Amino acid sequence: MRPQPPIADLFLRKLDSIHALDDGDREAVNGLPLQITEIRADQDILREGDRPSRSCFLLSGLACWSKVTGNGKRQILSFQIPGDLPDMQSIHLATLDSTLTTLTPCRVAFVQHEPLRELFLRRPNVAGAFWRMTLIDAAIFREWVANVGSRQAYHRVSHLLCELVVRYDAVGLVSDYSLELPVTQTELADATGLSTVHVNRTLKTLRQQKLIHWQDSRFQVLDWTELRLAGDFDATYLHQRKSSFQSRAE
Amino acid sequence: MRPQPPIADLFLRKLDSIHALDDGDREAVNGLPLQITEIRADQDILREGDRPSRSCFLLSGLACWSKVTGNGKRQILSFQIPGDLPDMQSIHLATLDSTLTTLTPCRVAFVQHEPLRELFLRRPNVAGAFWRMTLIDAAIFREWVANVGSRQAYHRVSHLLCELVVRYDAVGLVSDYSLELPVTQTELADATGLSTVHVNRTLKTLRQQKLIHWQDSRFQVLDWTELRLAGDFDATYLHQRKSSFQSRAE
DNA sequence: CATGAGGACCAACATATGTTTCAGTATCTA
DNA sequence: TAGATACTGAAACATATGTTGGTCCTCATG
Repeated sequence: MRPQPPIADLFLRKLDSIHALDDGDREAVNGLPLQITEIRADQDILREGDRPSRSCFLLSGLACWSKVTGNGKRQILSFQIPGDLPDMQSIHLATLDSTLTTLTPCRVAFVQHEPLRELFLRRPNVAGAFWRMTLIDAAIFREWVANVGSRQAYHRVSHLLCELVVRYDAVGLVSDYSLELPVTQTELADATGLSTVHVNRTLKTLRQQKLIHWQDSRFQVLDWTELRLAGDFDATYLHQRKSSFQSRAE
Repeated sequence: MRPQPPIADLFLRKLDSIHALDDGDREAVNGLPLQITEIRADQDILREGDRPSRSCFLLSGLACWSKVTGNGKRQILSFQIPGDLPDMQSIHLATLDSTLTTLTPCRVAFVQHEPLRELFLRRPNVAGAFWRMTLIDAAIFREWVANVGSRQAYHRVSHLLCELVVRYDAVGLVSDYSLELPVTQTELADATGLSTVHVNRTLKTLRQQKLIHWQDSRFQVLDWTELRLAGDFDATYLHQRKSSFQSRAE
């Protein structure tokens, strides 16, 4: 038995990295009643059109938000990695406008909206922290609009890879520029708005140029400086309070 | 002298359309000290990298958020129309990750962060309303990722036009499917990630198919049903409480 | 009145990316 | 062990969209 259960631990570490909390805040967050569930890979956690009465928190595994457009193409809107709080939005927006799907087996903690709302009333500072998280999500969406809308395939794919590395690093899941990245080329294609074939071509180039090494879901950056350049990547938009990777400000 | 100055009027109407407010909330919002400014067309209101100490509110005119990527292309991330609160994000994210520019002359109201923060502490319900607005912004960004990432030019442009019509309608600026839309084809191109030439081709088609009429910044939808179909458009993601245009839910 | 700038429009051509198709491997399961 | 399935890899070809370089307006502004 630990003094602090590991769930709340990751939760708090993440929140704290986003927004300074005092002890009272921490304790209040710790008191939230969580319901922990294991979910298999390729399952929808939440579907477009749902009206959830709880939010969720990703403890482990990889998930993504997506939409399917009229032509049947699936667009991945963002990846959710451990420590993320995928659907805070549902506390203020009744109807979900996209679908949250697991890409690998996931451990998910659910929190009912009610205790959450109550917490926000009691602890405006905690509410601020959660608000800030949703604003960072929005910043990431903005960057994705720019990425998908105005970068060519090579730069676009590189950019996405940079983002994933920096975000995984922020939760301590990168060591020696290497991480577990269980993303298929099809998923990369859906996220970048490219075809799988073209993603494959692009990765081939990145491999040949010795910028990355990627085998069996083990992903390694061989040349961060060059990959960052290739991705036209500046981490400012992730609004991290501290990062081992360079960014212009904050 | 009116009992309620027109600024706060638009402000409140917008907030109210987003989230129910009581009289106390309304009065508190009304008490916010605003600084009103006229800004010429094609001026940056806020620049990427800025660390503003106030938020702003668009009273009239058209503005847009944009980023410039490494290849020099400008990507428009969203259009801001009268009634919008473009940069609520700056209250929680110190450094701006994109640039807000006027596309036409604009009337802008600035509010210092301090009184705003104070208001949020006193009136959690108002904070909730503002939070909800930023979540709707995020929902729009998500839809743009999908639009730019997975729709072909014809559908993409149509979708954007649908969004603009519905949003302008929500603030009462559409009558008889017709509105003032001072957007150039270059700006449309920057927003959709297409070239101006291709936007021009696409508009030509839409005109020939008698879906739209567009002349001298007067834009009219001739066939809403068909335009909506062409744009693969479902207004759910705008999360409006009521709308004269169809959407699946809410 | 002349001039220049910006915007809409268009044709011809160039190319980044999509589509189709197939092969090789690993993994899982019956 | 066989068979199905998923993923990577790649060649050949197709096409949506970009680029270049114009014309013709309109509207400021000297």
